[in-house]
Amino acid sequence: MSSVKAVAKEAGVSTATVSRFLNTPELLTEKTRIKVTAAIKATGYSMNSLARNFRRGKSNTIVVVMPSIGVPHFGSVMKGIETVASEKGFSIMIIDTQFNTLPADKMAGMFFSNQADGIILLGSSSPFKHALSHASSPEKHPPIIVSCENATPEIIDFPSVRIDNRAASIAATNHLISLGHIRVAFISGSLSTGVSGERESGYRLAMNEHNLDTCEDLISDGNLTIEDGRRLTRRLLNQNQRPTAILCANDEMALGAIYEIKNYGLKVPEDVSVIGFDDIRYAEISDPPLTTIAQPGEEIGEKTMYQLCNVIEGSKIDSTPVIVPHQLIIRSSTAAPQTK
Amino acid sequence: MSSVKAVAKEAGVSTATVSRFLNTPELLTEKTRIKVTAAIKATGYSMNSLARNFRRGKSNTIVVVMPSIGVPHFGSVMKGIETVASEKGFSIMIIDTQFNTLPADKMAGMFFSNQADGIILLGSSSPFKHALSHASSPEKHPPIIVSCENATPEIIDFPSVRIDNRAASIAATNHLISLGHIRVAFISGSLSTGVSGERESGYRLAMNEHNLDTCEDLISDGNLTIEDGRRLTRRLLNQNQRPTAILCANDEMALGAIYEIKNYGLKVPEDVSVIGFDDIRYAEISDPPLTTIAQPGEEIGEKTMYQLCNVIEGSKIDSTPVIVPHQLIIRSSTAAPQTK
DNA sequence: CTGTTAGCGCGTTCAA
DNA sequence: TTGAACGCGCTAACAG
Repeated sequence: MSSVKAVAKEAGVSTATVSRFLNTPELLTEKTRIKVTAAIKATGYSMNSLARNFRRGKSNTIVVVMPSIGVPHFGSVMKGIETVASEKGFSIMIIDTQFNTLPADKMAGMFFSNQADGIILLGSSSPFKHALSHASSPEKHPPIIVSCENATPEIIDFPSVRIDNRAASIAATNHLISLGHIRVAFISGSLSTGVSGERESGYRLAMNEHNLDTCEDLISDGNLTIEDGRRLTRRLLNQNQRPTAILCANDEMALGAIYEIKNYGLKVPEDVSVIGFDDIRYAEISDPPLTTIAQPGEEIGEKTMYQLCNVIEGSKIDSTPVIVPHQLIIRSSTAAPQTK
Repeated sequence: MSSVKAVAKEAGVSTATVSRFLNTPELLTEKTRIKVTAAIKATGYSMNSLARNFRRGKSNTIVVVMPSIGVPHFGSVMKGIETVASEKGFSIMIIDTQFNTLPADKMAGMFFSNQADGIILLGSSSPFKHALSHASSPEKHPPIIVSCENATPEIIDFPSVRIDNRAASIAATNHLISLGHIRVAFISGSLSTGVSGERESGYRLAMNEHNLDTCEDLISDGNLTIEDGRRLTRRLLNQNQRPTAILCANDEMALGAIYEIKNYGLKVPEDVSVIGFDDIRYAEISDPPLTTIAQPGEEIGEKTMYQLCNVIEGSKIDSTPVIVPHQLIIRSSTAAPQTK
């Protein structure tokens, strides 16, 4: 309620002095500092950050756009983002796109109205196709960093932090091939776009490399959810020639796949091997424990936020992606195919 | 960049008219509206919401304080919160307390500086003990609603939305007892506080009701994480007299428990029954599928946000908790104890 | 229905 | 080292 003016009056100084006390106390006399300190306490003053943000022209807030809260992998990344954000004094505003069902216009406004000093696109891209073209001048939006997402055309110019999804997918596929699998299926989130597209591409590359078939029966498309993992797996199992291994675009799908395979009366990994992506915390305690590609989530989050801070502070950053290392974690959901 | 002033000049009207166009267009002539629309397009105008928020004295932002992003159950609740928030024009700022490791002072500032129009404490409470007492006058913070958390002393005066945790826990415990279990263990997140405390209390009540033992060996304390579910379960299994059933304070702990029991060479539910809380999406695909208490997460989120809106709009709301229904979902992780 | 005027609370000149 | 004065962009109050 009380403002600098009230504090100034109480302390018998000018508002400018109070302002300086708040921002650059080292410029004040010890004596004035004491007076102002007392006055602040006496009046119960607390900053109106609305006014400060307005005056400074920045919000000290960064916006994270993500497909869904409650996804374990993004939880790890957020932890890293938050660590750095809090260190640098930024608050975090989250926009949950509910797996991209949120209309783009809803967001467009906020990005062009000083509400955010920076934006992180966490596993997201599409919301911006519209928003960016909607703006008259492209200079107007705050800095944007892409995290955990591969370059699709609309975001290719932004700096990004991620693993090498194609290489990771090749490693995963090769692991299955080296175990002796011939019929390897791939189930994916939205094919041919972003992360899933890269992972699919890696899968195809590795399969072709070994002259293995990648006919359309083996490749299917869904969302990165348990539900779709289950649905696509059921379809796979009902085919004439079942795959002996399934590579899933993330762990949630893989966990759904394992459930359906067992439910179908088959065994993992004896009848069908399953491999996922992300190494979420549920992967290790799955039955059988899930073989997967681990990503350093927190590290990705931290690097993303550091990148963003750099851009906000004015550094020019080229848009070459920052690649962090992935790691194939071999557990028990993969094994050599059963010889019939 | 361009402001209402520029638009006003371009359109040949006053800034007030531009402002009205933005906020109450129905008060304007069709003709003026057209002129202003054109001018806005011509100048590439976009609102400075920092200025608007400042002028209006509100941020149109609500803050959600939660223990961790990436927890499935809170994800559901957030979905409900977001639905209503977006409908009402609020942005959401999230503070992740990393399971309460975040120092309270870090947050205190923002709650007393107009940065938030309202606050939701989602499964959280403690951060405020300090923050509230720290403020000179208790009137100064924005409205607060508690979601998914039982009244601990420091937050008992705030309105809240949740299930009846004690009744739910009684239902879960009775389910085990009716199956014939005598030695039922309870593993918990931070005992004797909030949700876990209520759940423990329900457990004790049900056990006592049936004259069953609840000695200290059977009750253990941890965080609501997979890790602690595993750790506490291992301890339980190594006791002389093993429990035949374990009631866990949430599903993550329960999933960890199941893993450890199987890992120990025992079977679920034949040797040990396990029951959880929340019905997160991983519960259904667990092996065996997890018996649990389901909470209507989205509904809780929606009701919480509606409550908050009401308070923000000035309604007096009493602090009687809004109780939403829970439901015992019986799957396959519970069964009668094996007769030896 | 529209224009004029004033000021939200702060940070930043410029002088003293 | 401190104070006086101004203005950020917007909206509210009051006239017209």
